[in-house]
This record gives sequence, C-alpha cells and structure tokens, in this order.
Amino acid sequence: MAKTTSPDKAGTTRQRGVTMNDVAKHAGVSRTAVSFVLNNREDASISEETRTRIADAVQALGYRPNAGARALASQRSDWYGIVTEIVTAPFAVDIIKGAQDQAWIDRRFLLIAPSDQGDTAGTNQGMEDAAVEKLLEQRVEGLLYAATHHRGVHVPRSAHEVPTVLVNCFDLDGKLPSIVPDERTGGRVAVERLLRAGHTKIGVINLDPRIPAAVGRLQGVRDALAAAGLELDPALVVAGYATADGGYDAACQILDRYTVKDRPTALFCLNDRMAMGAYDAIKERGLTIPGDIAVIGFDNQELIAAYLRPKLTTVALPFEKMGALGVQTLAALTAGQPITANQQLVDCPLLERSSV
Amino acid sequence: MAKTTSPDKAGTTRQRGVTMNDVAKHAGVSRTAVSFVLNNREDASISEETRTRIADAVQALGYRPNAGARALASQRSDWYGIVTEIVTAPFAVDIIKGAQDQAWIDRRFLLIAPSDQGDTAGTNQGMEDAAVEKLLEQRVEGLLYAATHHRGVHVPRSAHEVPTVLVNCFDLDGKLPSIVPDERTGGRVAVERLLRAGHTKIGVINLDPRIPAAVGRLQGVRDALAAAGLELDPALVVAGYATADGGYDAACQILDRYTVKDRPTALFCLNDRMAMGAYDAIKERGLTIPGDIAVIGFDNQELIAAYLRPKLTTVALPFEKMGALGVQTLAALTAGQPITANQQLVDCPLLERSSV
DNA sequence: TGATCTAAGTTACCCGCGTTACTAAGGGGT
DNA sequence: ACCCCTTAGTAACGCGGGTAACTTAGATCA
Repeated sequence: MAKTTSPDKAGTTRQRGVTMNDVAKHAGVSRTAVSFVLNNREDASISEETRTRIADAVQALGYRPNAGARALASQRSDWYGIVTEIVTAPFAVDIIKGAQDQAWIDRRFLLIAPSDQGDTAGTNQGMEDAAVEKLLEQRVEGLLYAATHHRGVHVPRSAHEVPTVLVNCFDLDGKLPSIVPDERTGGRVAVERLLRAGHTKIGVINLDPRIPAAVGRLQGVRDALAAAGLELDPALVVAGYATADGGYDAACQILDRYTVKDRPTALFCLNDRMAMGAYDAIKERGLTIPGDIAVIGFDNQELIAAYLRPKLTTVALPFEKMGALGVQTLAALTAGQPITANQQLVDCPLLERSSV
Repeated sequence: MAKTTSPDKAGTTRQRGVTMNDVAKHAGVSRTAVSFVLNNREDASISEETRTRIADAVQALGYRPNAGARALASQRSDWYGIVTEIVTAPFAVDIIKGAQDQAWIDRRFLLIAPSDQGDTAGTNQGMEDAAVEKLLEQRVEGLLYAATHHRGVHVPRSAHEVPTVLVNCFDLDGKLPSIVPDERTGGRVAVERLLRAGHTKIGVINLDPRIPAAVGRLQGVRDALAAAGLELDPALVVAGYATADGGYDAACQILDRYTVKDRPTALFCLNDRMAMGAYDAIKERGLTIPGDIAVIGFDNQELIAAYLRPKLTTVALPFEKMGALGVQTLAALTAGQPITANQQLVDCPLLERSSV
C-alpha cells in the first residue's frame, strides 16, 4: 500500500499513482480483468457482477489510465502532431481549431509544435526539423503541416517517416497530399455576386500576382466575367502591398483614373486589409458604400470585416474546415485507406454583410 | 533482426521501431551503456571510444528515443498542459505562443486542450472537465489555464491534482496562482502620454464598468490625472458596447456634447475596436487625427491598430510575456520552489504610433 | 461415468527505457 | 602474494498496461 503514494513534500496533495494494480486489488480480481473491463473487450468473458465491481473500484480510487504506458504496450499512440508557423501569426488559427475539434471527435490528441519558418524558405529550417523530430519522438501516428498563407513549401525529410498531410500549403518536392482553399471558385463567387447586383465595371485590387492566392482568385474573376459574356479589363486590375495602405493607394489609382461616368461601381479587393484601405479612399472622396461603390474583400478577417462600417462582405478562407479535413485525411491514411485525390480543394464561401 | 521491422503494408516505408536494443547490438555493448551515453550521465564510466561507437550506431540506425517509454520509466513526462478557450477565439493567441516558446526553451512540451468555456460560467463545464481529464491522463506535470479576456473563473476540480497556474484570469474559488495584465498601470501610461502632449480635456470611452479591465484601466486614468493635479470629470466618461459601433456611438456623444471650445482634445478608448469606431466619428465631423483629436486605444490588436489610418497609438496587452511567465511559474512550482506572489502583474506597455 | 465444452478469470510475457546493484579486469601498495 | 581501489561496463528489476495462452469449475453430452 505504502508504495503507491509518494510522500507528500509540500502542502500540495500529490497522490499520483493509482494504477490498474490498485484497482484490481481493491476489486479482488486480477489486473487483466480490469484491463478487459476498461477496454470493454467483448471477446473476454467477465461476468456482469465483476464488471460493476471493477467499475466501482475505478470510481472509488479515482483511477486514471496512464496514456504513455498504454501507448507503449499497445503500440499505438492516439496522437497526431501538427507543426506550424501559425502560433506565431494569429492569421489562420482556425486551422488549429478545426483540426483540434476533429481530433477530439476521433478521440485523438493533437500535439502542436511551433515553427518560425517564416516566408523565406530555408530560414530556421533547423528549428522546424527539431519540431518534427520532437513530434516523432512522441510517436505521433501522423503529421499535419500547416501554413498561414497558401503557398508551396518544403517539408522536413523526417516528416516522410509517417503519414503527413499539408494544410493551406502544398508540397514543392514530392507528392504529399494537401488541403488547400479553392481560391478560384472564391474569386468567382465574389464577382458573380457583384454582377448579380448589376455591376459590370469592377475594379480589382490585386495581391502580388505571383502568389497562388492571386493567381487563383484572378482566374475566378475571369471565369465569372466570361460566363456573363464579359472580359477582364487589365486597366481595372491594380496590384498593391497586402496592407491597408497598399489598398488605399490602389483604390485611389482606380478611382481617380476615370471620369465619374466611367468609374467602376464596385471594387473586389483580394484581401480584407486592402479593403480596409479602400474604404478610406472611397469615403475620402465623399462616396458611399455600397451606394456609390460596392466592395467585396477576401479572407474574412473578423476583426476587420465585422467591424468596418459598413460591415464588409467578403469571401471566407475555410480554415476550420481545412483543419478538420486534414485530420480526417490523416485518419484515413493511418488506417491504411487510400485517399482519393492528392490535392483537396475546399470551398471559399461568400459571407454577405453590408458592403454590396 | 526480422522482428524489429514490421512488414511493410503499402508502399510507404514504415520502418518504425529502432530501439535502444538495436543500437546496443549494433555497437556491441549492453543496452545500459547506450542509455548512459544518451543521457550523458557523468557518474557512469564509459570510455571515450565506446561513447563514440555508440553515438555512431545511433546515427547509423537513425535511432530516436521513445518519449512515452522514457516517461514511463523515469516517472517524469516533460509535458505541461494548457487548457484554454483561446483556440476558439484568436484574440489572445500570443499567450500560447509565449508559453510554447518558453516551454521549448525548457525542453518541455505543451499539450493544448481546447475548451469552449465561453463567458457564461458553467456552460460546457463538462467539456472543460474532460479536457483537463485528458491532459491528466497524459500525465502532464503542470497545468496552465488561460482565458481570452481578463476575468475571474472557476477551475475544474481535477486541475487541483497538479500544479496549476492561471493566465489572463484569476481563481474565484481558491487561491491558485495567476498571471494577469497590470491594467491600472496601462491606463496610467496612456493618460500620462496624453498629458505630456498637452491634452487636459480627455474623453474616456469605457467598457462595461464592471469587468476587471475597465476597473483597472479607469483607476489608472485617475492616477495619472491626480499626479497632474487634475480630476476625472465623470461627464467625460462614456461607456459603450465593446465594438466599433459602440465606440462610434460613444465618440459621437462625447464630441457633440460640447462646444468646439470646450470639446475634449483627446480620446482614450478602452479597447481598439472602439477606437476604430471613434475614428469614424471623428473623421465624419471633418476633424483630423491627431491634429484635432488625439486617440489612444487599448489591447494592441494588430489587425486594427497597425492598419487604421493613421496608425493607432495603443496600450498593448502583454499576452506573450504572460504565457512565458506562466510556464516559468509552473516550472518553479513543479520543482517544488515556492512562488513569490500569488498574483503576478505584467506591465502593459504603450505602443506609440501616429494617433497622438 | 468419463469426456468435452464453455464461462470466467488468471499467469506470464512483452512494450522501450531508467536505474540500481553487481561483476570483471587491471593497477598500485605493502 | 594478497588486498583494495578504479575503470568499464553488465544483469536484472520495475514503470503501467495490453494480450496470448493457460487454468479451473461447472454444465452438457454420449
């Protein structure tokens, strides 16, 4: 008896260490019986009476299984790992939330390892490798690799030792499966909405044209216009820094370039921060939103979109869903099931607020 | 030999399971020797030659320790747990970042469990209990309990079984140690800054006056005014909903209540979202920031403060530092050291941008 | 009546590793 | 030649729990 409770050092009640053995003794059965009951194995035959006696003992002693020991014995850990730069930048936290929730549903745990990978490839690669290494030491059964911004990445070598799924990014080297937002459709629904509201002259405030987000969204814009028998006027597309100031400058350019009659009646800003700047440019000119100029953003950054006045209609990045889908894909992989597509696209829904 | 490599099922190279035994065999020594070398124990005597031979074997086989087994044998897990609602609301993610970084430095792991605790006490208590329970099953050595908004909370019972530290909240029941922002000093530095710029008529846009943040910040305002021989005019304090709209309304009230001569020349908004609304109210009246009205916010929500035009001078909540301090406090507790104060206050620094 | 079968458990081994004895070989002192 | 002390390791036990193989008592069957 004495051996199970470690001597209390300070005042803190530290009674750790109720093991299955203690439960077994208390219930007057073997440890194996306890194990069978706890994992309610149907194949083992334990009488109903013994079952409840064991359950009572568990209750009485406050027994709590030791996850580490269980993992050791059963050779399965019930843990996934996620290595990500997101903890550094609060942009895409919903990926973590989605993954975590889904993992919770699957009765699994998510180990989160930070990585200050940054945008410059190769920087801090050391830390990232270490993160993966640490996760593998915990014997995670699968790995999620998540980025804040949709882009191509190089995944650390050791990540290949275990099923790995990329979220919000894709593998530049090999062919690891990935989950990315469907930027193209996102661009399309935004413009479709504007067309439906009667706008035909639509200015586009673009991101750096080389990044996947810009490529996809702009393609979506063309899709929507084409479906309406229109073409994208290159003069109406202005790129800027992905900030409020960048959006302000770009909006000024677009708005001042035309006479009132020819001026676009709507702006599609490829992210919310730029939309925020565009708002200022529009208001400065004595124009109203959406009366004179309708605005649609992209990203659905709550802090901006929900608090701008008027509230911003925008296309949402489905972070949460991507996170959940990442875990589901991982579950399939670890179960040995083949996955359907190597790259899964997740819809970007349009969130209607008051700027159209 | 054959037993260590499990039969590859699909194409994936799954060679899991290099153990210390394999390393020992490869190096021609006992497993114990390997263990000694890996934990580089000075007291054990292993010749330099054997040491390198073992290190080489580790390298050659790609051995990676099994964290679970190590935890089981050594009776220490190297893990802390953090249960928090933050994953749900991206407001205070920096707490996680700070904790994670500090944990990484201490060579420890952070297990994050989500809890949709919400503001209404008692709701979803079940899920929160389950989260703590799960963390304890992983045998975390300590627990962090973090909230998005500074407030009093009830911590699940089982959390008391292990050293626990509250971050950005405090214990309503017992006396668990906590780390909270020094709201009062934050309010003081903001007003001091305004006084230094020559403002004496300062409007305050208040939060719900009952929450700790409002109480502390307002007290700080009084401190600063008193030090300058001034008093807080109650008429200059207007409470509103903690949103942009709320700030807009409150600012309108304050601005319209006075003649131009008597009008306050500065607004201290008790959070950034309200400052965002105040900006609109000010601009609508044809006034400039900071020329006619200086503005200071609180919270330093990057997305708002850094992108408003002009950029918002604001008081930052020290989330990251609080997270790190939480882990440090936990480390002290688990090491059996007594902690100095039951409630640790962390400074809220003023971030100067362009609105003063 | 003895053989066979089933229900209800139990014994014993293993997971990968930390750790405390213990051994074995060489060296020095007297 | 004998004893003791290092140095360099090794054997063996235990951490908490999963699980295959085995036992034992009663029930069924021929």
